[in-house]
Amino acid sequence: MPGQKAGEAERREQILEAAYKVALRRGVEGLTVRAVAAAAGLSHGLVLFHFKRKDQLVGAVLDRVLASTLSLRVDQTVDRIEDPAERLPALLRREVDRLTRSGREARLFLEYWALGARHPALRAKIGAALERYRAAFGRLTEEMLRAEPDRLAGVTPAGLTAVAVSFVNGCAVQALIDPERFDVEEYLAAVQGLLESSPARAVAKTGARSS
Amino acid sequence: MPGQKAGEAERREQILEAAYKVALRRGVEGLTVRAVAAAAGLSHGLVLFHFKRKDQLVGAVLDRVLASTLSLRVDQTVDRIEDPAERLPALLRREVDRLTRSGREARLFLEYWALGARHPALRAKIGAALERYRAAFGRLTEEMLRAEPDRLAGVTPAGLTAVAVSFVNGCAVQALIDPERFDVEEYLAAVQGLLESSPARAVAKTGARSS
DNA sequence: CTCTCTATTGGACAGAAGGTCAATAGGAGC
DNA sequence: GCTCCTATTGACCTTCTGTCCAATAGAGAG
Repeated sequence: MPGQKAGEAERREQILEAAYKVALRRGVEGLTVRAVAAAAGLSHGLVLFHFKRKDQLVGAVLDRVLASTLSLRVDQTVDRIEDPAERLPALLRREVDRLTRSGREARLFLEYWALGARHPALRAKIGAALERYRAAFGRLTEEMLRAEPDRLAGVTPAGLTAVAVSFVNGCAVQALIDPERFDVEEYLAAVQGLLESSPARAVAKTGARSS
Repeated sequence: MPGQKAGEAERREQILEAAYKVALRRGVEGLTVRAVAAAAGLSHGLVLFHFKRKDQLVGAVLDRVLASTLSLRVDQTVDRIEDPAERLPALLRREVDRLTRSGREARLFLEYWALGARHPALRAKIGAALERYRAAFGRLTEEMLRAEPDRLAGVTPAGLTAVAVSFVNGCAVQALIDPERFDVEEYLAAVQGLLESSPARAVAKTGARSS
């Protein structure tokens, strides 16, 4: 009764794709071997033939989740901004937009994060991705602090980076739990205000704009 | 074969207490009717006699979790600080300390938050608690913005409140996933720096201290 | 065409889960 | 002491899970 055969790589990819879809729709809780098999149009036995244990499947799906939610690619439109103190808020806005727009991915990401708190294997993956994410942010925060050493005295690049991650993270998480009461624009305005709070800066900026 | 009887209220309390302990140790996933019954030294049938469905038990435990993690009581030591711009960072520090110290509670809280993204009943509870939490913060942020209307122009109280919640939330969440790489003190310093970033403020503060 | 290898299937199994329910005993009221 | 109510128990059911595995068919090598 076996069906059509396929190469190792393609089958794995097919199963993973199905698993990712299932996880998006039904959550990690609904990510069962049988559900994945059904979504892929395969038998559940085959899923366990390619992924020896369920953990491996869950872990592989996490890789996808991290790639789509916790990977930072600094866009050209952001990178072209010359003022370091404006570049960071711009990037934050981009990230917040991205995450709040893709609610299902963010929701799944949060589920995995919670799961990671209990499962070391998952935690390690998330931790590694988080470090890469911070590193990508770190470039911008360092430049920003170097550009104005006197303002934000005592603030380290690592500290500011962690706060920036909190901005993104915290926004996505709050927007997830009560989408109607949470105003993203208001939130972003507050973030921007904090990052550019020096009166001198604000004046210079509005002056440049009005000219 | 029935055992000792007890009043409705006491039994419920006993079961809830056991359920909370189980959830802290084994997570929401491990919060099963039978595990709770075992922890309470009762039969699983009795647990379902007092909580008709498992959802009700899970919901009741959530109330405890929210009370212990997402409730803000502004301490006297914080409330006595006269400068509004110093009060907020002080409160943030307090909250961050509290959450990072009680890791198990924070972990459980995060699990529930993720669960809330899929279950409307839980989401409603978290949303309500979050609103109360924000309201308690809101008092301080309003005073802070009113004290210095020129600085942080365009920042609304609600926006700043949401950001403050992100500070706390984001810190706890990051500390949860990689406790060794995340430096809480560095993080708090960055937050404080952002909130007091005006050079005039910094000078005034150190001046006042040295005098 | 035949042989061999293995990807594939589907059945079987054990365990754990939530939920139901008849039987029973603890305890209050009389 | 008797009665009645109900809190309590434990057996039972169904469903769903991960995991194992014997049987089978697809496909490439010879």
